[in-house]
Amino acid sequence: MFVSLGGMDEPRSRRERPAKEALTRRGIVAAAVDVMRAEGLDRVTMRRLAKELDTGPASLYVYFRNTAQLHAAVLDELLGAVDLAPVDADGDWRERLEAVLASYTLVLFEYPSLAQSAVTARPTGANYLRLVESILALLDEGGVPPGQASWGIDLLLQLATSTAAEHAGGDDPEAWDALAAVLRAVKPETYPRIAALGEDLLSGAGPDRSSWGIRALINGVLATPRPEGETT
Amino acid sequence: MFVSLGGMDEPRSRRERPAKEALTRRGIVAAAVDVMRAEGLDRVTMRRLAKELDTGPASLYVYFRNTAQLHAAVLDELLGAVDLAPVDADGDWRERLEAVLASYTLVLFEYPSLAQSAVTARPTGANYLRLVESILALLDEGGVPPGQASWGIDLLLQLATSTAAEHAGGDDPEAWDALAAVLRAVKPETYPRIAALGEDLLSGAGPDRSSWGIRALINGVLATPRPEGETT
DNA sequence: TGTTCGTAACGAACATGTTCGTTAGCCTGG
DNA sequence: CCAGGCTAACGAACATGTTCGTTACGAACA
Repeated sequence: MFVSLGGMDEPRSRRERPAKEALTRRGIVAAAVDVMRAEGLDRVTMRRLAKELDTGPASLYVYFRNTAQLHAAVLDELLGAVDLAPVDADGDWRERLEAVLASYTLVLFEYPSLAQSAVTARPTGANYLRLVESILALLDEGGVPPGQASWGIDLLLQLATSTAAEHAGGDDPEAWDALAAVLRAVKPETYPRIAALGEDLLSGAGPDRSSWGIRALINGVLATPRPEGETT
Repeated sequence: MFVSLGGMDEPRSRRERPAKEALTRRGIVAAAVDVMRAEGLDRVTMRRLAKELDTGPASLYVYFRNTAQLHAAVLDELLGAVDLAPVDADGDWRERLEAVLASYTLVLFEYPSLAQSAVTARPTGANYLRLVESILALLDEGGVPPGQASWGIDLLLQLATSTAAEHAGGDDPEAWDALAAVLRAVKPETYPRIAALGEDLLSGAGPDRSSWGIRALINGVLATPRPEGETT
């Protein structure tokens, strides 16, 4: 179930002899998820986890290179909650794809700080792979050419991830308010188009805006051929 | 030139009498850009800046709420380097839009850590607004309906930002290598589509992949009507 | 002029991520 | 069996972001 990180084998604990339970990546992630559920993601610190696992924070770096990598593993665990049922269901492939991506987005919206981290450090575990495989299946069913699907899958997940990550400052609503206030206060002589669009630029809170984005991107991926003679 | 942060006026320094120069947001950003250019973004710490400005790190919090806000201001300063000449040039509006977005992406690629920060804390200064205004002008010229442009502008900038942010772990190439290794090692029985696409999933380093993404999104924004009876 | 209020400046303290060096246990090879 | 090498475990130390409390200055008011 828990795949090894690419190229890196699971470190082998030596705490089997002492009275402490052996450390594992899986155990660390489980502790992180428990703490996160009980106290919130902000409380998932190396020190807090070390305390939970009866060790020192430095020990955790044997198993995870940094907090970003730990966050990626935690997120992969959480992706188990994404509803992939639409993949095998009947119906329009687009709607099912949208449903899967909406479910993914919903999971991420619960943990925007994880999403921000995931922009850089992607999950690499089974749940993530299962999600990728599922989306590829739907794109295939929809007749999306393989080359476009190869790059499109990245865009779709990236869009959802960054959409959720935008709310990472949700702890800090002033950041969003600042942009909103600036957009509202522009001088029409200097920024006529911003002024003309006005509130519409800020509209669409809730699922409407993000599902439109997903739809637009699906349409774009379907309609945009890959360049010929592209370099790799 | 330097607009006030929405709703927040520029704090007024009182260091005019003492032998130290008065602090300003603008001065702090300038110092940050100087340090970043000389020593790299990682060296732009509150302590480093305070030293440069002959003050204490805590003083900087009078002017910026946190490092994210400082990063946003720094990024806005850097956006002065985005080439907006295509906006007023002749030619196909799509190509010119792609050129502007490519230039924006290029700037961000130089500072991926700033891009990651920008996913959450957007710039709110004049350069950012100028960029938004420019892109809106091109979308308008291309006949993109206002409603679609309102939401599309966000997606376009978001895509470029997160694409650049993905390289924030560039300091840590192992993160990317890890995903690549995992994708290469999947069992075809478990993940047949990932296995089938293989290296193509990882291909497209350099501008090909990101410019295709931009093109796909432009096509999608153009082709996807906004929902009717949408909620706000 | 004196007083009051608001706040820029910033040190002290704290929380958190991370590195580096040391120790001890396990495995392998001779 | 013994010696050597590798590395899990983890404390000490350090870097960095941030908060909170104190001080001093300027503006406004009486």
